[in-house]
Amino acid sequence: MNYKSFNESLLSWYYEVRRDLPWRQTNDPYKIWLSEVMLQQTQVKTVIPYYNRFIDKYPTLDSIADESSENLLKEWEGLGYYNRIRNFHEAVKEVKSSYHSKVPDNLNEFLKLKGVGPYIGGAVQSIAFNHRVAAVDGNVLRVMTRLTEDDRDISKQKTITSIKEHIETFMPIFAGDFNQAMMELGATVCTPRIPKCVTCPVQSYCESFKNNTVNQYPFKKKSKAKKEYYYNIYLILNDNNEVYLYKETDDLLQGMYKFPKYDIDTSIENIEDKLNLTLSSLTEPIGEEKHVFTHKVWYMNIYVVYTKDKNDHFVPLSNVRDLPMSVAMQKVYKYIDETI
DNA sequence: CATTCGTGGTA
DNA sequence: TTACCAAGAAT
Repeated sequence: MNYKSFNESLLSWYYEVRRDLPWRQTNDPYKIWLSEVMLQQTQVKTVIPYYNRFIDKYPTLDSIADESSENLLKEWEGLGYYNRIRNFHEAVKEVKSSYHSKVPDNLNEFLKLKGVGPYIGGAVQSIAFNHRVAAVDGNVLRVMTRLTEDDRDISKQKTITSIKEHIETFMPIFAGDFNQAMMELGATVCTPRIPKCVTCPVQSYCESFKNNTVNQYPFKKKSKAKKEYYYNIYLILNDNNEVYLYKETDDLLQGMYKFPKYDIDTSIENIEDKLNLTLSSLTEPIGEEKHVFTHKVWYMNIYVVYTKDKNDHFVPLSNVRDLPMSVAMQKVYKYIDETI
């Protein structure tokens, strides 16, 4: 393959059609980095409002480094993969204290930071500093495996590393534009289903198009079935118009607030002991909710119970919205708005 | 290396 | 409804 003319075809297409995304309006490495953290496993359309809110509220690296982790988690609420913001917060604090608030423009230094892996490393170093490093995401894997009829399993790290090294043998000096062009091609033309090969700017270089095997790529081994979990969720109200909440520290959704959540075979007496509360007798659940995660499913029965007790776990109903809560718990909380 | 981490959208 | 996917990283 003539990579020189491939690069020219790809880049001239990109300069003509590229979308005007918010993070393309800046050269600030901090902002580009933040956008890449938000974009992992998350669609552009979902990220845009979060990115704009963050930049509005935290315009500089120092401003986000100085914010509390709980406020950041609240801003991240609904975006998912909450460890991303925890790691990013740690990383920017490290940049502030050890790098004079300047994002390292050295790949190996940058990769030492929390939450910075091969993709974000390549993306930020190429886009912000124009270093010649590949940024290999799901789009790029799809484009490359189709271009070269690569049968390897793209869920394996070895395959990703190999493709990254291959790209770095031919990518041009316009590294940031090249990486974004590859991703843009995957996102808008070389799409997972019904790719637009007819209008593809690099169709003439594509082995799978030539052999009519595009739909065989990329190959990925099938994911395991999701495990199912059955819980009772308790909305515990006292006579101060307060509801019981706790901050998760061990399980899924760390740092987020949850209503008491127990396996369905846990007795109400057992729960009273664990929470040190005296609860009203249990009636029928007021609702059921299903929440699907990447790798598990929660089935939740929602109960309302009352108590005369008060302690630090009780939050006024008017303040619950100020705390970070996952979408699963928001589904539960809506029963308070609707039925109480 | 395989598994674990959210959420919303689509066919 | 079910399965897969989206600018992946930590463990």
